[in-house]
Amino acid sequence: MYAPSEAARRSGFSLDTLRYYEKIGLLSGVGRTSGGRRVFTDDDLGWLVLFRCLRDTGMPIAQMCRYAELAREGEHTAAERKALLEEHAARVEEQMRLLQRQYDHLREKIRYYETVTGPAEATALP
Amino acid sequence: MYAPSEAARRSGFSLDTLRYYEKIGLLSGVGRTSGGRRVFTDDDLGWLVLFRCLRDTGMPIAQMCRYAELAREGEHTAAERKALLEEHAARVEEQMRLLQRQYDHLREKIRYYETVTGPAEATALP
DNA sequence: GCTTGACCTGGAGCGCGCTCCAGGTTGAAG
DNA sequence: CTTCAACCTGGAGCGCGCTCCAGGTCAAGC
Repeated sequence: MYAPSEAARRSGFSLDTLRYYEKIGLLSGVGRTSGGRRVFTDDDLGWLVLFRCLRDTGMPIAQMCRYAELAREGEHTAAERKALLEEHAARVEEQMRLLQRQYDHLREKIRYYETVTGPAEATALP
Repeated sequence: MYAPSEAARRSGFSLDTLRYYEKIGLLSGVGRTSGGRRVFTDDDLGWLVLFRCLRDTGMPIAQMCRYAELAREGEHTAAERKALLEEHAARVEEQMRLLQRQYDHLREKIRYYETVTGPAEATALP
């Protein structure tokens, strides 16, 4: 059982983001105290950790909603959920390859500056 | 010398984006035909390739503008430009580490689905 | 009992990076 | 000479993912 601020701290999402996720139905069934305050369970935290993972890897919120919805529908959607994650993982792999490639370009550019940063340089560059 | 559509094709930016980059001063000194149409040189293309690299690695446009401005100021800013790229490269490294870590989580999640996707499954998951 | 800070809701607003549109011009091909 | 696709400009609009705000409620500590 975690207070909102604690849930925020542990998940790395802001309070506003937690409320937002609930509002759009991404996070559902979050409990309340008698006074109306949110109470996050370990289960909720598990979801938040997953969302953190998916967001950090660039999944759009709409797709996370789809996943969450499937999970709510029950176990018979497990295969579809798995497929969704696998497709995403493939996109992430592509993303990692691109990032690596462009990182290498960047490093080469920097290396180029190193050859040029003696006295008597000469270039207008990109 | 490239027509706008050719420059777009080669750089991977849309025509609108090329115009936008010029409008905000990121790309400057793009030539025109007598009739007012853009003409991109190999130099311009070089810039676009660099911008592609920086965008793909997540640099904000404001920072690319800063870089371009420095380059326009002349060779005496080379050290500062290099520093800018190095700081960016460091951020990219961090980004790659995070991406890798979350990708591993994702893979583990998928592997978990594999253990569960026999008959007689049992989980409400995240 | 009172204070104070964490929390609530509904809804507006924002920053980014484009993207689209209207209305007009250009220029190569037929 | 006509056509038509590619291009021009200025400016509005958009999709995303939050973030902020007003105005109020709750509850732990003194």
